[in-house]
Amino acid sequence: METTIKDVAKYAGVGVGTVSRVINNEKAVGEKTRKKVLEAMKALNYSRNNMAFKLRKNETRIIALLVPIINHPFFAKLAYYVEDEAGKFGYSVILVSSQQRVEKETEIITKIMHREVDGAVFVTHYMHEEEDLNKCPIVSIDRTFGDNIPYVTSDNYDATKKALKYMIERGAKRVGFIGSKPLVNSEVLERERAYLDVMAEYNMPICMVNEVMQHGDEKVVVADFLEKYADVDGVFVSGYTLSQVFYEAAIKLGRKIPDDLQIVSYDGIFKQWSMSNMTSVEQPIEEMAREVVRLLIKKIHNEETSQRTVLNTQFVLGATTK
Amino acid sequence: METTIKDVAKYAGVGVGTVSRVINNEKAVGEKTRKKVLEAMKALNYSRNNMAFKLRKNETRIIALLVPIINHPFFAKLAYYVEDEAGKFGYSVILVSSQQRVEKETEIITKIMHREVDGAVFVTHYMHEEEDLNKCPIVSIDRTFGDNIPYVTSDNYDATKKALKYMIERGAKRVGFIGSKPLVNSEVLERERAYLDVMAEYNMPICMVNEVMQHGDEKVVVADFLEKYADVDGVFVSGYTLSQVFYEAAIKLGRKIPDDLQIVSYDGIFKQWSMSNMTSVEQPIEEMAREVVRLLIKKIHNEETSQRTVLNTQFVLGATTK
DNA sequence: AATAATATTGGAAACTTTTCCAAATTTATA
DNA sequence: TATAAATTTGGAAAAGTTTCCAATATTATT
Repeated sequence: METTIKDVAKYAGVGVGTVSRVINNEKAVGEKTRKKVLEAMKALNYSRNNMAFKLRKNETRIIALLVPIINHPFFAKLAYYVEDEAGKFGYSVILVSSQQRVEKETEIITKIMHREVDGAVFVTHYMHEEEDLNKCPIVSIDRTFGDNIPYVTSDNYDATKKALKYMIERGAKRVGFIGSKPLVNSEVLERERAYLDVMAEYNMPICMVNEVMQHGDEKVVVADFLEKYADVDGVFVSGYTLSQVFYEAAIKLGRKIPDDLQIVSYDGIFKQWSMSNMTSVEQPIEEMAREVVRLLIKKIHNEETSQRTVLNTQFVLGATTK
Repeated sequence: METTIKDVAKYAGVGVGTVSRVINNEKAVGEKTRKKVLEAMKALNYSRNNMAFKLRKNETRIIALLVPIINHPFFAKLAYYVEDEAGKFGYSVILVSSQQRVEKETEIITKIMHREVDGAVFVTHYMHEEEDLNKCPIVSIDRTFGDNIPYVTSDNYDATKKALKYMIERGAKRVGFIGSKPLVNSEVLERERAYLDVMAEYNMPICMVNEVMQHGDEKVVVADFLEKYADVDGVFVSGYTLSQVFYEAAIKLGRKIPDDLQIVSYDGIFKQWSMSNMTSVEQPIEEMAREVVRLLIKKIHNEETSQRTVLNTQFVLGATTK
């Protein structure tokens, strides 16, 4: 049906090996033959069947990207740069939104085992058994696995500490923490640890809501927090969605920001997408994305990689702190 | 290296054909043999090499999704549902952000020709030559091609008309239009047409900025508009980013919204991304995504499809109109 | 001009699967 | 029990590449 390398070979009057060499332009082919072959290719409108190519080479040059949900500023931005960086190395990216369903993770592992993709980036996930994971080229963001899965993260602990102290130095007397607890071992937990440490250091009471939650629960959680700790005058909010919901709710309750209540969020700012002007810890999403792709490609080629990469955040001042 | 169907056959003491039949569980295989084979598969930890499978079947079960940029509420939401719907049919989705580079489009066409993907969804694009397009299973959103590319769109003309009249009925005397002109034949142009028609109908002056622009130009374009047409008391803003930027700029200029200036946007509302509460025409993104995937899969299987599918928008009242 | 060294070429084998045909086995029928 | 019919099975062929080895052609060296 479609023209194959054989057709080209016949048309050009050469062997298939020669045609292959021309396609992959290897040097060892005479000038006149090369020309003949190129002409034949053009004449027959040949294009290589990459399924056969991949089978022969045993590589797909595709990686999978697993995010909880693509329709979210953080993950969309991450996906953008993952795709861009992967492209630089000749890899395509298959997108998978896990929607908190663990099957999606096993699905990807199966895809790797079945040679449908060469490897995967797991941004967050819920799987507990890890036997299969170790056999596959997988890298991660924020999640801390066993020893075999390299990951990239940001300086959660330091950044949170700095954020909290910033509010305290500007007069906050009762400082709260609101977040969504990860289901698995994640560097995001460092934010909670930092909070507890700072409260201890300043001898302040713990005002924290940090439970495992579903996407969509934000309003309830925030209302809960604001009722329970109505008297806080400084809050650290972990994550974009929570920060947006929290801000809105606080305003609605008549809290004056920042005079009456200061807010610092982690990931609270995405200039391009919202008009919010929140003081925020900003993660180096682009660098995290590019680095995680580079790690994965190294892993695919069985090269050595560092196990943990920590990148610096930026503390961005906005209108929600004094 | 890896265990193949041959190894399994040898281990189970049967022929490769039989193993294949078991894997794809066809009925014509005896109960005892089936059991033997399944045991062998488990014992050898066999998993099928899907590259070989795809080569043999001549289908990849992958589709490409080309968006201008994934890091944008509209396209991210679309991608989310495209992935979900494709998954229902057993297809994976390769994500490509074109970033307004025409090469990305030809790249995808090449991928189709090279049998790396079975087809593609083009959300918007810039390509002018269409010869190759017609040979490939491609569907589109909003873009109107020749006769061979089915597409899905929303009722741009009606929705815009309705939005404009809504403001006029509530007292707007001087109504403007601000948008980003598509580079190619797109249903988005219907918004401009609706504006011109309504202005003619009400005998109002044209206050319009609607030029081809780059991502990032929004601030300049908005400033331009607000200077040129400082006296408008109603504006239709086309697209999410523009609407956010416009709102912010108008507030900064001290315009009172909606008393002094009403705003209706097309696509101005994405709850998950921003807290803005704008009166807006909301596109049925989920349905558009699902429909476009269904169209593509039909095209891949050479089934008949309708050329143009128009879905209804919703007019959502917010705080930016009286 | 003869030989050695190098460059180019052809084509079989391999990659792993599905599919098809013929052969072998089982079951049903008389 | 013999035959017909139906079911199950084995294995070669095909899908379209790349790669390797041996063979041929070219160029350099004496």
